[in-house]
Amino acid sequence: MKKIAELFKTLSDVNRLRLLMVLDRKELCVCQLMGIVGLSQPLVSRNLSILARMGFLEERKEGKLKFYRIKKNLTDEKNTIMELLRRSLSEDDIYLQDMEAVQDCTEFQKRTGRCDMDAYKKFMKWRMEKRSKRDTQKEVV
Amino acid sequence: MKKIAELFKTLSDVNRLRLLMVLDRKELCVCQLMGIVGLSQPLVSRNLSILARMGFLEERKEGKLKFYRIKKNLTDEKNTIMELLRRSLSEDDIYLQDMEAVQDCTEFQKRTGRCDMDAYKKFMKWRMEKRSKRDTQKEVV
DNA sequence: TTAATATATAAACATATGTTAATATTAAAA
DNA sequence: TTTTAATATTAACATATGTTTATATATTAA
Repeated sequence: MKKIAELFKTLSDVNRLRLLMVLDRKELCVCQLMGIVGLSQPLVSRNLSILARMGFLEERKEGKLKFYRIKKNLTDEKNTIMELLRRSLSEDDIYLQDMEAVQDCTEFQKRTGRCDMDAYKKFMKWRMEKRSKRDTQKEVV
Repeated sequence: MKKIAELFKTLSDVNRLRLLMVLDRKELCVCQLMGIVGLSQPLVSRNLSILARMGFLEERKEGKLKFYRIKKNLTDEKNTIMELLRRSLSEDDIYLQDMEAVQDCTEFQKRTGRCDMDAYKKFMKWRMEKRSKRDTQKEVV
């Protein structure tokens, strides 16, 4: 009983849910995740390790970078939850924003060929500009 | 996103999970629930209202007693979670103990014809004795 | 080996949460 | 109406949690 309660507790934080769903879309490293969800490095790191410890993620090291992704053989329980999340969030604002950011991140990396902290600071800045541009357009309309 | 996080938070407490699963078996009033899960009255009351506020329970008043049960038309989301819980807990120690207590409670009520605080204090005492008897038997075996 | 960089961990803090003890509310019985 | 009993709510407290800042670890490059 305690185990399931803890499973739910793991999923009771918006930042962790965001990371989980972003990784459900694509394997990513910490600095990419920082750029996508816009959270500090320690916060991303901490929440990733909580998700990993709970058995949702697996980790892979590649040089200095550490990649995370959804574990291949999730338990039935966790698979059910993932399906529930995909269904429930399919029209969620934050979720859709994050999915767009994953897309942008992939393109940004293809274009710049870089994957490091500095590149992702630039990526975040670029995204902010992109978003504010869209918002002012909306205001005009 | 925040909504689902809060849904999970609601389920991240063992006492709430116990109450939810007990009520999944049978509609019960607060004093019966106290006897079954062995928690204080304010604690039972509080957790019931949290579950009700989140949309898991519906309430019904009958004289001084207040009965709670699982809401009839749960959302798909919540139904999925209930099914998950039933599956995941089917062999859980605490869950099985609680289910036995529900059974005992029903019998106790049939036998005594009473449903009030005093009766349930006696019920709890009786259950404690029953359990300690069983435990000493196990030791002998 | 040293310097630089990506990630993890620790310390410190504020906030949130669960729990108990005390009190309020509500409905029935006297 | 007054009293009793069931449930709800509040206040107070301890613990847990999320967040930031600072620091440690580990890997690559110089």
